[in-house]
Amino acid sequence: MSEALTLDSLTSFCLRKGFFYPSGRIYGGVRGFYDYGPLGAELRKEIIDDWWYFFVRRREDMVGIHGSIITHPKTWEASGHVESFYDYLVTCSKCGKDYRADHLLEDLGINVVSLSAESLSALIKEKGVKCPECGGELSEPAPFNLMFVTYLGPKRTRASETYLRPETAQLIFINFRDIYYTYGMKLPFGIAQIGKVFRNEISPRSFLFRLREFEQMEVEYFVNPNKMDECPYFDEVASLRVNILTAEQQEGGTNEHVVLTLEEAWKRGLIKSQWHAYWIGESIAWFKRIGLNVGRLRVREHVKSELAHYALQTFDIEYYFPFMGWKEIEGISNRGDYDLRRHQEFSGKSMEIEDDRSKFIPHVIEPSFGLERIILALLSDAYRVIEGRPVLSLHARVAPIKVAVLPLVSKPEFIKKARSIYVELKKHFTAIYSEKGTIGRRYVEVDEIGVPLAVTVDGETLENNTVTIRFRDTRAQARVPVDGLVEEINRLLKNWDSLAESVRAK
RNA sequence: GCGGCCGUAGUCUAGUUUGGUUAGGACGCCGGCCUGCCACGCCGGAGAACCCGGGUUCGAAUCCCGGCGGCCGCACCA
Repeated sequence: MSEALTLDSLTSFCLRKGFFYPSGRIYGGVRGFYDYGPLGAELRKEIIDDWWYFFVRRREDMVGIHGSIITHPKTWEASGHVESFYDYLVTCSKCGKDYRADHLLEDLGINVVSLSAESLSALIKEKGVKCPECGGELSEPAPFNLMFVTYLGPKRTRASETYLRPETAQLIFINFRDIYYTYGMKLPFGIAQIGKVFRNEISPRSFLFRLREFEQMEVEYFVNPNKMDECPYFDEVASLRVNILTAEQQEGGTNEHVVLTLEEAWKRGLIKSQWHAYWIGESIAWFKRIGLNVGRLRVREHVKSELAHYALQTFDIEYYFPFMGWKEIEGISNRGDYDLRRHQEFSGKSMEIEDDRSKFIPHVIEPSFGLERIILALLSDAYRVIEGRPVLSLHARVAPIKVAVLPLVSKPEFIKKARSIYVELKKHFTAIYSEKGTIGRRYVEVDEIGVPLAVTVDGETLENNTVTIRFRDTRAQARVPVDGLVEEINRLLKNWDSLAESVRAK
């Protein structure tokens, strides 16, 4: 399974071990939805807690919010989602293929002025547009919108329509003024949020990769537009070497990234602002913290055609999945002042603030992480076969279960001692206890769900009150007293990165 | 959404081409033995009417239709 980790085998592993279940599985499942199982729920919590610590709590320039999922409908008009999320589809009556009406017209060099069903229909008729595949007649344009619609109140009328949020970002923008005026933040500063978003994808696919309901972890970082190159923390990331693939390279037909430090990438103008480069660096630093193999990450710039309506420049952090190649796990956009400006227009409330004796609408750098995609990357990275045994080699920081307690043999006195240790450890760590089958088998079972440490109660324990601590990846063992075991485990988990390779990881 | 392939116990799977005895196995699970430091030792047991619905037939897991779900390709991914 490790040599050729496939999406299928990973999906089935997650189901078998209780990381994820297809939502509504007993009824046949619903496309695009997965439920977190016991291990998945713990893994998720470790990741979001660490993200929140790293991007919010430890920083002096960041605060968090937690916005509502169903949001004032105006929000999505202002953000451009009502318009941009609305596309028109035409279907060939002969071969049944679907096309986006506007793309079809643009491909034929026809200028699309407005996106209404009537105007698109008229253009198609006027220019005699046919199916590019088979030349068949095209249907009338039918609208589809990627936002989930729901209704406020009991009546299902056009006026009561609203949407489940398709991104968390807008909740930050619509709260920006209140946060600025009530919480006393000074530029530059950021607002972070973790939460569910909903997109009615036409074709959800690839397990956790494209879901209809998923979780974002986002920062909107506000900067004086005259100070986009004045990041006081830049030194922390300047020398970080990254794999970078620019729009220019891609437009020149290359798909080979180059290795540059962030400072070089910024100074050469590949990354247009220093703040943008800084947030790319912080993102990669966090991925490293949670144990992702950063050698498998690259920073790819969006080419013009894929740039979103709001973006000045966007870089995706892509992870190289063994079964599907380079895929986005985080997007870092320079959104300029687009969002605040639009909300100013639509609300009539000024979004300008004062800094350095000038008034302006701040510009925004947005690191936007897809939680489930990160989990998929972490699991793909961690699942390996070490000397013939399956091991989920997750970093101790995110491992869903931190410690297993195992009696060497299932004699009553061993069990009694092991259980009392387990009950104590469970107050401090996610822990698991098992007495079934041979000790070797139990080690393999806990290795496979990524438990970094195993405490074994053996004959010596009963004599001198010591246990062994075994390391998952190397099977190295150390004998430690039961008194102070909690402190010792804490020390090992906290210092995971600095422990000797020979005990910690292969 | 379109096209191709697919859907059998908790999991993986045999059987589907050539409809027909109690749908077979492995792992897991439960009980017992073994008291073993790195899965894969022994005995016993429970568990599927074959994704859902309809049809053809004396008879369907097996053929046909629709739905749901999965994979791949196309389109889509703001």
